[in-house]
Amino acid sequence: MADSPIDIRVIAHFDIDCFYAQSEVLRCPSLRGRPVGVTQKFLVVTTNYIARSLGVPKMVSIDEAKKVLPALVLVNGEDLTPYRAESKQIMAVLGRYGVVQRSGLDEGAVDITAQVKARLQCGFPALSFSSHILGWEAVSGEPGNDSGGTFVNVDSTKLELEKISGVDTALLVGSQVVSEMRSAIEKETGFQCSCGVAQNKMLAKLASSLNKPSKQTCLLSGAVERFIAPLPARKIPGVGRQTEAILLDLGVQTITDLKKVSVCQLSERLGARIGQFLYDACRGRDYTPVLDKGPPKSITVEDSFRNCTTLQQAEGILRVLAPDLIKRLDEDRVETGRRPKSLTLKWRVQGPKWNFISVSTDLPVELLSPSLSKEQRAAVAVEVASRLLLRNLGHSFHLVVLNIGATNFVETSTSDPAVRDIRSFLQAQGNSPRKELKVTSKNDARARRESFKTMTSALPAGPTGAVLGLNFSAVADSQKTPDTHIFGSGHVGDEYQLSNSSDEEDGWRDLADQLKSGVRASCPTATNFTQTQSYKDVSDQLQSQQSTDLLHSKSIFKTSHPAKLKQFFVENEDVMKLESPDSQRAGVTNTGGLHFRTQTAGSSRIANSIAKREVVPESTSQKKKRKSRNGTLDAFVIRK
DNA sequence: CTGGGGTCCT
DNA sequence: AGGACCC
Repeated sequence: MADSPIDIRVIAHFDIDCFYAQSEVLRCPSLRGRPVGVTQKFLVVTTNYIARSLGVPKMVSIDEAKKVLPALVLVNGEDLTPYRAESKQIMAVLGRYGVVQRSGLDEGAVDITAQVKARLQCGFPALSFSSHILGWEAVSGEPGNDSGGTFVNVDSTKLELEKISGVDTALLVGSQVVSEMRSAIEKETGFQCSCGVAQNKMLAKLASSLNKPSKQTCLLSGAVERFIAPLPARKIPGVGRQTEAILLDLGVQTITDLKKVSVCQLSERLGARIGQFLYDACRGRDYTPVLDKGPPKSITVEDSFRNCTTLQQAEGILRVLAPDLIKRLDEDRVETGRRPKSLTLKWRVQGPKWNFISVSTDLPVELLSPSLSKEQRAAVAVEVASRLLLRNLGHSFHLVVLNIGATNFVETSTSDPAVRDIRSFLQAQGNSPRKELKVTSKNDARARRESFKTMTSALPAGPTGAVLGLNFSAVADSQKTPDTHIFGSGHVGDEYQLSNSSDEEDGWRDLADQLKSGVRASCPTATNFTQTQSYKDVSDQLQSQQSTDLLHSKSIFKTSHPAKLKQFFVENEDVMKLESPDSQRAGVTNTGGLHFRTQTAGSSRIANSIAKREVVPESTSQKKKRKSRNGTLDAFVIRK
């Protein structure tokens, strides 16, 4: 059954050797050949293999390490930024060979089944790689070595092909693939790694730790049982201290012991899920697929310290952490387009209790607003976190760890990689939206809205920043339908069109249709939509939601859906940030999304600017009519 | 003299 | 919100 070709999987588990230490040596070549340790606070969190050979393991105190090896070179590794960047490079290489499931910065499983199958399509491929292989004797006729596997330089001539099962064939070819992957990683990133090749994630991981550093280990099917049998149950990934203690209580030390316990007994003590998991694991079974978990589900920054007993001290720490968090959230936004909805604060107090206390709250939108500086946004974070601390701890506390982060990421219009790709495409193409932009069914309101978002997302900031103010009231006058929405898009010197409709989404569709049908909009602006409604209502609503940008503008936006409008801004802030020096000179203000005029049309500078752009002020009579209705906005019409 | 992160489950 | 687990 498991040998049916359709069930065969080849999983490779990669583990970068002493990742932080290797990273430091790579970036500072003078460290090469010397014993190196990477420190965080008082701890040497990892050492390179030279240091290990001289008696310094990882996770020892600095004092201890120095005592054992005074020559140990210590590098501070508290800032993970370079490690994150290097990890990303490495994962990208792995990703070329199959789906990658990361775990931490330095590890990952890759499903290389497809690679293997492709190579087996034209018969048994030529092999040439070095590996430790468990179960070697069964495929070669040569004697085997049970402890760490037999080290062999494999070439096809050593194999007794007719003896080899389908699974083992696949694993051997997989080892060839892995050998090439390791070369690619080293060539492209400089990093050496160890790797395990087996039929599933768990076995691959166990195999990968068997031979280090810079070695690969293949676990053939015939060796699985005798390989895992003597291992302590604790070695099973997922069995930690607590589970181990419970198992010991059941008289279980090794995997062999574990095999003798029934699922029922295990489930009784550990719950059905863990019970079943252990039952499978000790038999070498792991059916879980290699899954790309995507971008992180939480982004946090933390620091530990000894002496934090006042709110002022805590704020001092937060002022260090907050800018880091903001920076990482900004990077995440660029990469993924999503935005976090929750802010979390975690801390640990001094004392025997080891655990964290955590609280979360709605993440203030200001934290992500592109119109606020990083410093302003960091200040908001400090403020919120500080209040959270005060509320939960009062004035008397003794913190030793403080962690602030963001979670509950939600997708936005820019989360779709296709959208971001189109945007890059357009930028590369010199701002020319063309047929590549797709418009979906006209009858599906949601699809149209998405389509609009796609369109506007794709619009790059252009050199002239042409702005077509959307003058709802002027055109509405001519239409004699005060509630009409008007949408437009265009560019200086380009053709432009206006459309109106009684529905916002229709308007979006119209814009999308225009772009699709080839209306040349080499630098279209974001458009806007409005509807007549009480200014005060909107103002109040926006104010209550602390939309400082919009209020600051002192201009009027009217919509029957203020919440919707707000939501649109919030979701599209980055898209709407289409702003250029010219647009400012033209008297156009960018308010977190809407381009509109704030000056009276009577200003000659503005008037000239408008005239040059073939955008002319509305007529005095139109203006009067409109002013009698709402009094403030200077509108202008766009004349073809 | 026990980092600075993460995941998932309950 | 906390706990167990992972690196």
